[in-house]
Amino acid sequence: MPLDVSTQVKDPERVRLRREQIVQASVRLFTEKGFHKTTTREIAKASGLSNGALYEYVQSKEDVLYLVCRHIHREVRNRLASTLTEPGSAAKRLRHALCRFGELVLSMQDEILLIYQESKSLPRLYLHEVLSEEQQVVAVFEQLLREGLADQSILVEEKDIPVLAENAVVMGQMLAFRRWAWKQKSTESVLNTQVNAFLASVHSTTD
Amino acid sequence: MPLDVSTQVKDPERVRLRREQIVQASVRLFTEKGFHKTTTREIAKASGLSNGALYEYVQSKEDVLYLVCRHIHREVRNRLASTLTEPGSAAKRLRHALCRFGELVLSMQDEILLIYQESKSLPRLYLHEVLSEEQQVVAVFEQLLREGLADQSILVEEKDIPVLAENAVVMGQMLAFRRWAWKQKSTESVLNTQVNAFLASVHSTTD
DNA sequence: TGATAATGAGCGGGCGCTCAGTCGGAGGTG
DNA sequence: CACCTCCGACTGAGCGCCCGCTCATTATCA
Repeated sequence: MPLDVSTQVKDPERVRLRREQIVQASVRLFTEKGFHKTTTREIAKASGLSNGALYEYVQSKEDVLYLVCRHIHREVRNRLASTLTEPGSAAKRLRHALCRFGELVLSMQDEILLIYQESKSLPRLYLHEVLSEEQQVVAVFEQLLREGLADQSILVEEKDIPVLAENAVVMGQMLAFRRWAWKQKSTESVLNTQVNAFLASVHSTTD
Repeated sequence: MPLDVSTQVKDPERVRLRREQIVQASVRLFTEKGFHKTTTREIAKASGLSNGALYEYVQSKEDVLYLVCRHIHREVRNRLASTLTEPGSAAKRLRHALCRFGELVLSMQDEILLIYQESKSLPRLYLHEVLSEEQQVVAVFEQLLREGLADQSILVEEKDIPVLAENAVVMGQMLAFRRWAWKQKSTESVLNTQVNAFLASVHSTTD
């Protein structure tokens, strides 16, 4: 249940359109310079709006950050959900989901990094919402792990599952926020290492 | 080779002392409100100095952030180094180092989080230095993994070691930067899960 | 008494945000 | 059709504030 961001403009379609411009421009600016060093004037200009018009669609600079985070999470969730329709054993599906999640992270490196670095600047309410959206991603892997436990294709203790699911997500996200550390390696080979490491950590039995 | 931060004050002992005050106060402030929302006036006041005096020991606000990061890394490195004197097989020493690193992270949660969230605000030169200090921590685990490979107490491919060492560090740091995700669990039990998960991921043979 | 350290009011500038005013077009009227 | 009215969207100069940093001045010592 995403939070509402209030606006002065009546036409909802126009709001959608303008906010799309705002988000698109802001992702670029925040990625390049960070949230704090980007001015609202820059946001307005890059969105093709005047200073005043920007504030017709948003009540504060933090609103913009929230719109950006929500947009990114929405895309992650949509793309992740589309990978869960595969058949096969839980371990197979887990591997598949890990690979896809990794590719997803790689193709959205800047955006993932952005959320990691800037979400702490969100007001409390917005922050909670963003974190709970993140937990929905974690929940996907929790679910897969539980199914693996059920069909015995992975071997872990039930009580460890929340932590292990978190590991799956973070190990994927590392492809974005630690990319500087292995610049000489190909990204696919790192992804492969990560997937295998995670599967080994849950004693998956299909390698 | 830590970078010099320039000062107007001649007496080195006095510089050391005052900067200790500055770092101590800043760690608290940055932890509570973040780097950007902390003003230099607050830093000066909390350090027991005047606005002007602060700038006798530092040339910019970013200098303060660098001093803070350097201080934290120094403590991490010192405490980690003191855990490496144990005897035994590589796998045993690896497990030991992971546990100690985890405890270290738990006891410095705020500081670790601080580096994660704020180091991106450092000027390029400082940032590189901080990142390379981080790599020294990673190098400790690389070393242990290589020794494990040599005495066959772990089973991985040489080419994966850099990535796996990075995993070890990040899985430890998760205790700090994902603490909100498992608030109901005891920290020791999470630590245990993490250590076991990592050892399994490198097929360690001493469990 | 001279060098060094500390003071704190204040400068310059930039920032988030506002608001009096303009524009344009949908709709009403004769 | 010409004309007028009205209202929602948009403009951009500018307000008020605060922040990083400085420097003329004062205090403190050897």
